[in-house]
Amino acid sequence: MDRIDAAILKSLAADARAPVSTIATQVGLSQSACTRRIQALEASGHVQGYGARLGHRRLGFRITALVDITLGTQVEEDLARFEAAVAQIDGVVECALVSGGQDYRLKILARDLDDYERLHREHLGRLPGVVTINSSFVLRSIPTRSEAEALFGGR
Amino acid sequence: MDRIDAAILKSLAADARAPVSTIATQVGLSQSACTRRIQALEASGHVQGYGARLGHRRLGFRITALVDITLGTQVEEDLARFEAAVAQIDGVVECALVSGGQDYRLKILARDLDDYERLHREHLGRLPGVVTINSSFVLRSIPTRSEAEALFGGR
DNA sequence: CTTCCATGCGCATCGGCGTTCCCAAGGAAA
DNA sequence: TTTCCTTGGGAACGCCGATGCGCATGGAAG
Repeated sequence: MDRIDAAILKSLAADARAPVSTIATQVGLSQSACTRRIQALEASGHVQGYGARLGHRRLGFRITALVDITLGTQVEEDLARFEAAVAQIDGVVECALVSGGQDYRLKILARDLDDYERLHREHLGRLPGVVTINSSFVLRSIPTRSEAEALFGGR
Repeated sequence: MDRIDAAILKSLAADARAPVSTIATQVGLSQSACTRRIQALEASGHVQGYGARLGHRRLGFRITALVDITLGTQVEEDLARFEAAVAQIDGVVECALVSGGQDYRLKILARDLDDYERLHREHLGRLPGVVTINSSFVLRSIPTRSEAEALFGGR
C-alpha cells in the first residue's frame, strides 16, 4: 500500500469499468504493472468487488428513509433474530447495530410514501423485539467526498 | 426498462467488471444486444457510473460513525453554508438533510477513535450554525439485500 | 566494497473481449 | 398489405488484458 496503490484505488472507485491502460496512465505505470497491482489489491481484500451506481430516482425510487429502531432486550439471541428478519426485507439496503442506546439504524429505499407505508406496516412493524421505530426521510442529499477521497485524503 | 434490463442492472451491481459476454449469458442475450442495452442504461441515467467496493477495515479505517447534527436556524442560506463546509471535510462520505427536526445525518469514516476525535474537534465542532452533534458508532454491520435486489425485488 | 537475491517495472505476445457494422424478425400504424 | 421502427443475432475488426521474460534497483550478507 503505497501512493500508487492509493491512486489506483481512487481511480477504480471513480470508474471501475475504465480500461486498465487508462488507469495505468493516470497513475504513471505500465499496463502490466498496473494489472498486477490491481490483482494484488483484489487478493488482499483492499478491493472487495465492483458495483454499479444506480440512479434510484430514475428507477422510480424517490424515497430514502433513515430508520432508527430500538429493541426491548439486548440479549444476543434477540439481536440475531432481529437481524435475520431484517435481512429478508426488500428495500433495506443498510443495517447497522450502533452504540448509544443499543439500537439499529437502517437505510431503506421505497418508490413513494405509499410504498414506504406498506413496507413499514408489513415488515418493519412485524420485526421481532422492536420497541420503537423512528423514520426520517431524506429531503436532500449533499454531495460529499467520495469514499476513496475520504480514505486517502481529499480532493 | 423491462425484465432483462433489471437483470442487467442486477448483474452490473453485483460485479461491474464482469465481461459483457458473461452478463449476456446470464440474462439470455447476445453480446451485441447486451452491450447496446448497457449503453442505453448508461445514457438514460439508470446507471450513473461504476465504483469499487473498498475494504475499509483492511485499509485501516475501523470506525464508521453515524452523526446527527441539528442547526440553530432553518434559513436556506445557513443550510447552504453548512453544506458547503461539510463537503470539504475528509472522512464524511454521506450527508443528508432529513425530515423530523430539520437536522442532518452524516456517515463518517475514521481510522480509530483518536482519529475521529480529531475530526470531531477540528471539523465537526467548527461547522457553522451547529447546535447539537450526536455521534453513534457502528458496532456491527448487518448484511442486507443489495441495492439492486432492493430495487428490483429480492431473492 | 562487492556480490547476491528479491522485488517490481516495462516490453512484447497472444488469446479473448468489446464494439460496430449489417441483416432479419416481429409488431404497430397507415 | 405495406411500410416503418424497434430490437436481437452474427461476424469482423480492433483493442484490451493477462502472462512470461529480461532488466534495473535496493537491501542484506559476506
